Amino acid sequence: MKNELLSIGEMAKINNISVSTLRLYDEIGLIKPCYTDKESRYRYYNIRQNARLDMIQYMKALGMELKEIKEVLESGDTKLIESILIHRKKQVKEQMANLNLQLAAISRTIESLERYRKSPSIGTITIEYIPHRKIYSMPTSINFYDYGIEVYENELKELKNSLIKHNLPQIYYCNAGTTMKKESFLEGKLESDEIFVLVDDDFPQSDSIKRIESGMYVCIYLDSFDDEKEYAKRLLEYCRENNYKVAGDYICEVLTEFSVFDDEKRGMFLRLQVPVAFR
Amino acid sequence: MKNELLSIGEMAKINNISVSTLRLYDEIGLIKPCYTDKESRYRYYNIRQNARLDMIQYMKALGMELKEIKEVLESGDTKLIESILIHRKKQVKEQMANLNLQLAAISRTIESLERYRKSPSIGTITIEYIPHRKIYSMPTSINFYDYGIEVYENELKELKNSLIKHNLPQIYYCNAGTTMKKESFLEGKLESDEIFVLVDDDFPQSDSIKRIESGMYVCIYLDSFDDEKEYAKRLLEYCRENNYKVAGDYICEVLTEFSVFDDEKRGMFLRLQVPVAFR
DNA sequence: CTAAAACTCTCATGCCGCTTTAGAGTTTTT
DNA sequence: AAAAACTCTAAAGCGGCATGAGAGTTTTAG
Repeated sequence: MKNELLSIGEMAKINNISVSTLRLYDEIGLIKPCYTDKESRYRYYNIRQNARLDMIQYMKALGMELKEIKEVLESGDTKLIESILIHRKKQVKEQMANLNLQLAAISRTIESLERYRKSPSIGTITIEYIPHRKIYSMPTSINFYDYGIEVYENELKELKNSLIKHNLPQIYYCNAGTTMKKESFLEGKLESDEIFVLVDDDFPQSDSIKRIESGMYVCIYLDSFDDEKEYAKRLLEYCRENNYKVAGDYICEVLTEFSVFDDEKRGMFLRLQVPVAFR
Repeated sequence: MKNELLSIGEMAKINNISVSTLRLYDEIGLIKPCYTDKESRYRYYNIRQNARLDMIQYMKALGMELKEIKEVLESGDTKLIESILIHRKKQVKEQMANLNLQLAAISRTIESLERYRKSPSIGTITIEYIPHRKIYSMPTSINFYDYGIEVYENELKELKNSLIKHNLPQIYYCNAGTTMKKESFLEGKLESDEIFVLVDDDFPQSDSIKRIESGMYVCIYLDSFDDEKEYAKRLLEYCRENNYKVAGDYICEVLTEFSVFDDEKRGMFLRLQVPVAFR
């Protein structure tokens, strides 16, 4: 505290930094105390060293790595800082884009959970207006209804990997689904047509992107793929009984997958749906 | 590749994940292979386990920690996910705000470097229009011109710490400066009045925030605080010779500090300036 | 059926920018 | 002179993997 020298603690305090950080910086040679007692090995700093420490903290705040900072300070080359910063700028922009996606995904998920808690009980039939949706889809290569869940899993994987292959933003689907042609549905068959994931409205356009029109849908809720056949049948019966005219393809939509806690089973909350026309 | 079981490599491939990550997940109990050969210790997975792995990757993509994911999967509590996500949402928003600040700082710095490279040589006198600026300032507690650079360093530290104390976004100033009353300047004295850092236009308003009006300034460039006295004198003489009427307080502005590579000295690029009126 | 290729195992180490802890020594204050 | 406050070194820990060594196992090719 005397004359000119600052102990490591004092230096740390006035610079809002921790003592151990200062020691680390000494060790890696970022900033060395101007004097080190040879016997006690105590470090002593000079207040003029704040200039350098400021620079370090400033560059750190710009997201530079300690290694880079060291290089810059050693080389004294402003071109070097500039090239690092230009690169860093790109990085930051990417990070922001990712965070934006993440934020959207988090919000969707929270909503999805809310919906899950308030959703009707299994077997409930509703008639609801569903706004338009955008999907990223692929035709199913085989009718997975004829096989087990394994085939469905495979198709889903392929869909996901196609997203990755095409360098598209990953959706991290909690909202996947499958479609089936209206005709198959009306005949009481189960013939898968397409598998899809829901995407945001601003998802980049491509051949695999389709729009599902808004409209009134007759829906039935269930919680396992295993019951799809039975519930699809009930849905069809309901439409017939009430003379609803099926106006488009059948959709099996995963509303939420957050019941996946069981080790192996995709415990889901599903909504089977067909668009209906009231002439 | 036979019947049902997938080797770790196959599982990794279809899930776009690395083998070592799968091993890690096994170790920490996030997802265990459905069968482990007791002799060879080879891990084998079932494609149905994709459901769980999807959930894991999904939650990871939302920014959750592996520990949190594990808790969620073990508890099966959707409320838990929700509370984690709500917390995470706040985090992400903060991160984005920080990245925005960072991006702005990076851009400012790149500009500053550009300016540095194209700046006039030492001693050049210019008459330039300077747009309005916003500063966060504090009166200097003593006239640091009477003392050495140490006192200036101290004042600067206090200014910085006052930013931190008031929980204001840190500027990480590369643009600090000091002001002096017009009267002192005209008398040829050096009497510090305020010390400041430049802030963005959208910096939160407070008592310490002031606006420096735009206008024509007579400026002189230099690269060391040590020369301030001499160059300030030249500036004054120049104004007198040309009959420029000094219209406001004197400012000593640090344009860039990127010449700080020397261990101790604040090697700067400075611009002394006084606003002038052309009646 | 054998040899080679491809895969998998465990265990250890490294990354980044610190923080934390333990145990010993030094300075400052009372 | 004792007590309090500080500082030292050295090592380990964090998170989420990646990488590598050296040994063993499974699949493929001939």
